Amino acid sequence: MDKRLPAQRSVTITDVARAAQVSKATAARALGGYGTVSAAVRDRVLGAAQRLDYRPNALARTMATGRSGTIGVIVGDIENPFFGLAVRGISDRAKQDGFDVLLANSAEDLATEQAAMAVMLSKGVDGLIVAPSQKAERRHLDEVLARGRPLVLLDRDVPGMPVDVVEVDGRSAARLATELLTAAGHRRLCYVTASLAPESGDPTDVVLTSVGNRISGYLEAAKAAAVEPCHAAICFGAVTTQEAQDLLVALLGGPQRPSAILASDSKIALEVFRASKACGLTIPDDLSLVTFDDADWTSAVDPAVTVIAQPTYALGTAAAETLIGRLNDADRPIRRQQLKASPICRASIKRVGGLGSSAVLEQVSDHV
Amino acid sequence: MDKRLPAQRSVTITDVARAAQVSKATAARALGGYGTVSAAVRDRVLGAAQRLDYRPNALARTMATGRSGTIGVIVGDIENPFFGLAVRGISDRAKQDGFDVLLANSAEDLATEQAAMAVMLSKGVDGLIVAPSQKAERRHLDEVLARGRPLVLLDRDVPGMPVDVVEVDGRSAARLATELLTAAGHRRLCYVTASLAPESGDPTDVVLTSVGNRISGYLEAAKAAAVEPCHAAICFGAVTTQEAQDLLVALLGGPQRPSAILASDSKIALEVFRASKACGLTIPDDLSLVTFDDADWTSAVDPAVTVIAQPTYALGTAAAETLIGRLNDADRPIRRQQLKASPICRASIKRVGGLGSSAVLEQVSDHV
DNA sequence: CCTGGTCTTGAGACCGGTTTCAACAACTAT
DNA sequence: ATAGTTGTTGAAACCGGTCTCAAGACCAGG
Repeated sequence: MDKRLPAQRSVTITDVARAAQVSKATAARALGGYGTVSAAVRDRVLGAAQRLDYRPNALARTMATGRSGTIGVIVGDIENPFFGLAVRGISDRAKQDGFDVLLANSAEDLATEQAAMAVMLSKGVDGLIVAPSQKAERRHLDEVLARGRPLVLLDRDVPGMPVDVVEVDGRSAARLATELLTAAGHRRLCYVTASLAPESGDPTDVVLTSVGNRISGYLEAAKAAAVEPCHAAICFGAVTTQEAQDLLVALLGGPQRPSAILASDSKIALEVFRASKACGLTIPDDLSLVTFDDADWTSAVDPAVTVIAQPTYALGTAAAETLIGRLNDADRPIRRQQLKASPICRASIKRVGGLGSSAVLEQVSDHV
Repeated sequence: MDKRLPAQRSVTITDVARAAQVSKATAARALGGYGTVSAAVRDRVLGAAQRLDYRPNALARTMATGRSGTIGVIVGDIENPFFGLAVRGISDRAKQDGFDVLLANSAEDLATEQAAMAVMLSKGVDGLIVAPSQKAERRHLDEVLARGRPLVLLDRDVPGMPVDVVEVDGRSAARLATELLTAAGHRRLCYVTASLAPESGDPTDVVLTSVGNRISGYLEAAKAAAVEPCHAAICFGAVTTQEAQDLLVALLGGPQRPSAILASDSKIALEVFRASKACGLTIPDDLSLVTFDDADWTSAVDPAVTVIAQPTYALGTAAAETLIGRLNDADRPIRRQQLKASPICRASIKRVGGLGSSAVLEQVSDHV
C-alpha cells in the first residue's frame, strides 16, 4: 500500500470551462486576458473561476509556452552575507517584472555548480544568473547559451565568454584600499585571501577573477607607492575558518609580520580580528586592517574597521535587470558592467613611520 | 519582430526513440529504468540518448507524475545567517534524497509569504518548509495541507496547526541565558527583541512563537531568581538597525539602565555592541550581554560574547528529514521536535553585587 | 439579397514526458 | 498440437495549460 498522500486533483481550467459552460479555449482566453471574449462570457468564466478557487498550473503553462517566469540563481555560498544581499537585490528586481527566483548553492564546487545548472535548465528557467566557482571551465556555461537561455555572470567573470557580466571594479577598489595603507606609511603589507595559490605562479591568475582583479590593484598600488615587492605579500588558502586562523596566527606570530593586512572579504577580516587577539596584537596599534565588504559587524566592533564597501545589493539588481533586458531582446549588445566600490574610513588603520605623503590621502578623499 | 531568443527545441524522448528505432513508450521505459525492456533494445536507446545528449525535461515529468522532486522553502530573511545556515541544512539533507530546493524570502511579511506559497504550489513543489512570519493567520497554511502537500514549520510554531514542527526549545534556552545573568548577580535585566509589543498586553503573545517562548523562559527564570518584576524589562520593536539603535541608546542612556541585556538574536546583539560604544559604556564592565545564536563575529570581538548557541544547521536537516519522511508516509503521526540550545560561556558577563549564589552556575555547567 | 469584414467561439493539436492496455512472440506445461 | 504463461513492444490516453484554425453570428455596404 502506498502511504503517500494522494495529491488531490486541483481545479483545472477544464473544470472552470465546464462550470461556465464554455469551451476550454474560451475559458483560457478569458482567464489569460488574450484573444477576444465577449463581456458576458468573460464575467461568467471569471465568476466560475472565483467560485471554484481556480489556480492556474504554472507547470502546464510553462510546458505550453516555453517560458516559466523563473530566473535561476547559482551562488557560491548563500550563507555569505555578500551573496545574501546580492540575492535579495536579484529577488527584489525580479519580482518587479513578475519573475520568481530559483536559488541554488554551488558550495564553490564545480561539479555541484554543473549539477545545479542542469537541474535548473530541466526545470525550465528562463535565464540564469551565476557566480561561477572558477574561471577556467566554461563548457557548462556555454551549454546554457547553446540551449538558448541567457546567462549573466555575477561578481566573477569568465574571460572570453560572450555574455553579460555585472561585477565590481575590484582593481580600483583594491588600489584604493592599498593606497589607504601606504598613505598611512605602511611598507609591509599582506593581502589575505581564501583562494588557493594559482599553479601558474602568477598571483593574479587565481580561479576567481574578482580576487584576481583585487590582487592586480593591490600589486599595482604597492608598486606605485614603491613598497618593496617582497613586502607586498599575498597569503593564499584561507579557505575554512580553521585554515584561515592557522595561517594568520603563523603570519602574525612570525618574525616578518606585516604592519597592515588587506582582507579579501569580511570573513577573513573577522579571522584577522580573532588571530590578532590570539597573538596579543592590538588593532590598529600593532596591526592595521582594511577589508572588502561593509559587513554589519565591521562598524560595531572596536576598533571599527575601515572597509571598501561594495555595492552588493546594486550588483544583484543590476544582474537581474540585465538578464530581464536580454530576455526581452536577445540582440542587444553584450554589456560588461563594472560597479564602483567606495571606501569607508573608520578606525582600523594607524599612521606609522615618520612622514607619510598626504597626497594620496587627499586623492582618496576626493574620490569619496 | 520578436527579439527574444528562440529557445531552441532541445532533444526530446521522441527524438531518442526515433534514433533508436523504437516507440516513445519503449524509450521511456529504457531511460526511466521501469517496466521491462530487452537488453539489446535498452542498449540501443541508451546509446542514442548518449549520442544525442538527451536531457529529460523535468517539467514534463512532473506534469505526468505529479511529483517534482522539489521542496519549497520560505524563510523570513535569507540574509540572516540563522536562516542561511538552516537553509544549507535543508539543502544538504534534501540533496541526499535527490530533492531540489526552491527558496523564497517572505521579508517577514504575510502577503509576501502568501504569494510565495502560491507560486510554489503552482510550480508543483512536493512539500513546503516554512518559517511563518506570524502565528495568527493560518489560512494559507491550511490550504497547502488541503491541496495534499505536506508542510513542516521551521523554528516557529502556529498553535493548533496539525503539522510537523521543528523548533528550538527556546523556553529552556532563555531560562538558561537568564540564569547565567542572575547567577552573576544581575538584578536589572532587559530582554531586547525586534518583535513588536503584542496588542494583548501579554508579552509572551508576540507574533513569533520562537520569541514568545524565549520571553516565557526569561520571565520564568527572572521570577525564580526573585528579580523584581519591574526589573525584568522587555524592550520590543527593534525592527530595523536604526530603530534598534535609537531604542538601545535611549535604554542605555536612561536613568534606569539595566545592568544586563538579553538580545533576542545576533543582529540585536550587534546593535547592543554599537550602542554601548555610542553611550560610552564598556562590555562587560558597565553592561553584561547574552545573546541567542552563535554568530561568527560573537567569538571574534572583544569581549567575546556569551551566547546560547542554537542547533541551526540541525534544525534545517531535521526539517528536511521530517518533510521527506512524511512525503513517503502521509500517515505517520505528527511530530513536534524541540531541539536543545546550548550555552557557550565567553566573556561578556561580569559578576556584580556581593554574593551571587553559585548554585545556578553549577546547574548550568552541569547542563553543558 | 448578396458579399465581405469583424467578432466570438469551439475543436483539436501541441508541449514532453508517463502509464495503461492490448497485441504479439516465445516458451512451457498439458 | 493446444492452452497458458511470461516477456517485450507499440498505440494512445493523459497531465493542464496555450494557441491555431476554421466555422458561425452579426453587421455594413453595394
